Amino acid sequence: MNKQGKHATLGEVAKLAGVGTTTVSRVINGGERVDPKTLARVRKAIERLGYMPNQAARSLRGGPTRTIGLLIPSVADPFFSSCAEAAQAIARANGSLLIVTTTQNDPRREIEGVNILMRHRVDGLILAPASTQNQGLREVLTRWGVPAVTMDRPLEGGQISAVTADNFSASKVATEHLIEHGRRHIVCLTGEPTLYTIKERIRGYRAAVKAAGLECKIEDSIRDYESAERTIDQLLDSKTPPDALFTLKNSTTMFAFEAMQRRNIKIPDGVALVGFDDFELAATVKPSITVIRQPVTEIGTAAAELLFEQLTGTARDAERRNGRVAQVQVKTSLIQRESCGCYSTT
Amino acid sequence: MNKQGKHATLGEVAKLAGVGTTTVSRVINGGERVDPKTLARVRKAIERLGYMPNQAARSLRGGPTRTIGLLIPSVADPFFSSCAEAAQAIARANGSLLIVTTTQNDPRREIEGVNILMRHRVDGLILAPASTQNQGLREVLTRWGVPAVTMDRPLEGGQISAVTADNFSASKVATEHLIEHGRRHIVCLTGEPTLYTIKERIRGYRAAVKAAGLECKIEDSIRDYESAERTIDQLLDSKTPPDALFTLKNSTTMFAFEAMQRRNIKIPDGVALVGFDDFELAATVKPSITVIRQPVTEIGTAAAELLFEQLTGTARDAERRNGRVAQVQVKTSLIQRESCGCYSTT
DNA sequence: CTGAAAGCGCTAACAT
DNA sequence: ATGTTAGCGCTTTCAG
Repeated sequence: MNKQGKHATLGEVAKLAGVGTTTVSRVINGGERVDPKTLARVRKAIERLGYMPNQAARSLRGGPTRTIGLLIPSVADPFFSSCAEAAQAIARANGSLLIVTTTQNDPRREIEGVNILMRHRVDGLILAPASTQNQGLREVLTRWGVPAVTMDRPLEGGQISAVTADNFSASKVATEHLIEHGRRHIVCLTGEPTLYTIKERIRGYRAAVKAAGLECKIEDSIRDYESAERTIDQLLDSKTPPDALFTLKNSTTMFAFEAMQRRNIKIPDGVALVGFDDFELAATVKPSITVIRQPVTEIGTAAAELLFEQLTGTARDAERRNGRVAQVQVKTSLIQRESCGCYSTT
Repeated sequence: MNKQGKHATLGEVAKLAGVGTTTVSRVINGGERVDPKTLARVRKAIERLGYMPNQAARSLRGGPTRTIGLLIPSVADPFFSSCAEAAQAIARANGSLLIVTTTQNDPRREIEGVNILMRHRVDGLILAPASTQNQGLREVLTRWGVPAVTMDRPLEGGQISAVTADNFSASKVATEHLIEHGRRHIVCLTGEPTLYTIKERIRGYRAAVKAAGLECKIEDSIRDYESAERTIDQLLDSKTPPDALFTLKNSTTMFAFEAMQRRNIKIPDGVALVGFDDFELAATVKPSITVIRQPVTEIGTAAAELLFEQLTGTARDAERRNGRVAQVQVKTSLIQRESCGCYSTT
């Protein structure tokens, strides 16, 4: 055991063990082709010195940095933090560390993030682009030629693998479900309508509503509890008040739910509710909320695995895969609870 | 703009600009003492080549790696993910990247985590130790002599700054609040009683209950919804059924809440409820749940700031601070809602 | 089975 | 104001 502070080097270990640096290098890299006796001696020296290889030196030599970058809107968001947890696990299993950077869905910060990560020469990147069209992002990605996978949202044009949920069909199914319950005035409450996922979900809603010959009504004004109350009031005062709400993201679902609670609107008898994205208490609140659940862990896992396939794939593999980028779509499920009317007891 | 793949080097930039490497180095480090003309020329060359300094080379030279390690039980946990978000922001503001590693509260993984982070020569560490007594962790930390700050939970013995919440007094206040509401049989539902935070909270509960001459009852068997139902049933069937529950962590609060809902136990009229840790829907559920709120962001921010103070502090500063490690305690607040009886309308 | 030595990209003396 | 050079810790030919 070393004192404290300074790090022992390969050379010091070699000197202590009375061997050359090459031998020590061999030992820490598996110990092949080393005499058992020397091997033991070197191991002991490593132990005594508390030696730990310097990753910077290794990667300077040309080796991988054994780090991968994760570029997401926010770590505090439950969806992305769960993805991050999963990705972290896969990274660890592959002997790599995860560097996390947040973008706040700001395209400029995205590009800046990639650049910073590239100074550190991360081996690969997992990202959730704010926009599918971020030209600058595409450029910077191809300029560095770094293996990358997107998650939750694709990036158009670049040859980049993506893991997404089946937002469109899930939304369609959810809307159809409300229609089957006899709902005729289904209003769609979106979050930020600039995001790919939201757009897809709107498409799904549209498709279902149109197919049933009903009217589309999309409302994107909900930002918080207050605006939710205003919007709900407004909606209910209109000539054709909604008999169902379809919310496109977690927070919108909660805002709408609370606003309706405060207004003493009966769910589902007065207005039914289905939300995109499951959350902790969706099953606990009264009434429990019907939602579309995304396999969050699977998304993070799949993205990371896809990345490490690229990273460890041989040149041949890479060539074979060339141009045929993976587009994984994970399956969501409709979790039927009370708010859609399935278990109405009135 | 470079083609793709290979990274330009300082030397290449120097050649293209027709200057020496020193000059380029000066330019990328602020451009002091460089003739405006050459400066412009070098800048152009950097631009054309898409040059980005290689961090590995810099740190090999002895500079900082500009990375800090975050070692937490889980990223998926809302408490820690919020801390992580805050820490990430501070790191970025200080020009550093955040490497996130999870421990699952396993002491061995903790030590392993530190070691892995040290191969990468992180400049500092923010951690939430599983146990205050992890001797091995202390050893490894002092062996590497790496600046470190703990968060949420302290680490005894090591000279390590810590940011914690006032778990003890918050718990005491919450319990006293229930007592003021006339509750006499307050049962404390703990999470994992091995954690520092939980222990402190139990202490606070004990202190308040004893001071009022009441009886302590601590129950640590709640793991999920099922066990919550069993425990609640059991408690209510006992000779002296509780008239209040104090839950010591997020998930326990939710489990207990749901179990009571299912049993149709009136909250707060039958049994009052106060929980440690606020969460999204605590204000939305019926009845809304009274909780102790921790300033989560502040914890992450303070920990990261403390770390960067150590990192950037001059030697004198460090000396002056020596032995007088910072022990920041952030203030929680009791958020009074319905479940404690404050707004009872019966 | 083992060692000597070159060189990865960068910065900091030390010249000029 | 600018260039030359040594060397950070490691892996990897290339010889022995």
